[in-house]
Amino acid sequence: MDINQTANCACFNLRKAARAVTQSYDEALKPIGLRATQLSVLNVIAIEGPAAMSELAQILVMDRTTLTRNIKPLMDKGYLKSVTGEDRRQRPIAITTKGKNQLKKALPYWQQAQKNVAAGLGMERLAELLNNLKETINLTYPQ
Amino acid sequence: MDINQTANCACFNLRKAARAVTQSYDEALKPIGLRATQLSVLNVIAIEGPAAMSELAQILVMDRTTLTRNIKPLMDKGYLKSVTGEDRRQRPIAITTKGKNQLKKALPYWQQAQKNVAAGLGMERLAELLNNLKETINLTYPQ
DNA sequence: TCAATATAGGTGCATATACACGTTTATGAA
DNA sequence: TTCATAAACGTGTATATGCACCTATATTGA
Repeated sequence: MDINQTANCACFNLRKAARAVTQSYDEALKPIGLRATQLSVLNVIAIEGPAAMSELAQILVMDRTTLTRNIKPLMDKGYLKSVTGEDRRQRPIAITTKGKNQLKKALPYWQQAQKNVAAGLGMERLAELLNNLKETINLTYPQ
Repeated sequence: MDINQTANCACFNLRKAARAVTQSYDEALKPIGLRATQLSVLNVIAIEGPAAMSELAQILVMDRTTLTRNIKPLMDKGYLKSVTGEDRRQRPIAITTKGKNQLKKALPYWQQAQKNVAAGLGMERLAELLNNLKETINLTYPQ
């Protein structure tokens, strides 16, 4: 593999694969009215929250201001809420009961999407891909 | 690796890695005023063009309407132009001389970004990642 | 021939992404 | 204490993404 061939651009191929897989997950999640990104955000806040915006953004490897916009539709639907913290500069975000229920409802649809990828790639290859992705993420954003 | 752990979501990890790597490439491409996506689009059209929107979109694994918007800033800068084809429904896109020059100028910056990832992951791992990404893309969008 | 259908493409809308910049609150040094 | 600095967050702007819907042109069958 010639690394200098533009067809082997890491960024281009990552973005292409992200587009393709996101389509697949979005399709699978359609019945419950959540996008793939929204499910990710909801899930992280369910596990880590209530937590400050900046902290959540770091966990999500997402710009702080991107998270602000991504949280909005989830607030509007009542899945997330803003709570008060010690530091009055912070606007910690927490999941609501409605959000938890929605997450529970979404799980089987997510599992189906995940199973589809696993079936296509094979378990071994999927595990390899996930390891390489995590390694890639840690390159730029070492936790 | 437990595939049912939400932390192992293929979509979430792909998007996270895409965000991280795009940041790195965008930073490297800053001196020439191109974003990573713009360079990809410009490059594909340089190689495949002049070609119809739908054909380019398929190659890029990108929605046709997304490509329409992505082409706009490149048209505005004079790197791409609309040409006429046999079929009057088509609006084939071609690269301009200015676009070709910009692409040539961009190459070393792209190479540096690519080298950074290769240095971090190691050549073997990068090749493995690229193979897995291409396999993943072909799952959903078999060419 | 010509009307039905299919294909190519654009636009409105909503979300996703991040940089630059401004505001509010906390911290720390004089 | 008080003022400079730092930290947390939101908003404006531009690009990135794709679905729903529309228009224009080509194709096809009666």
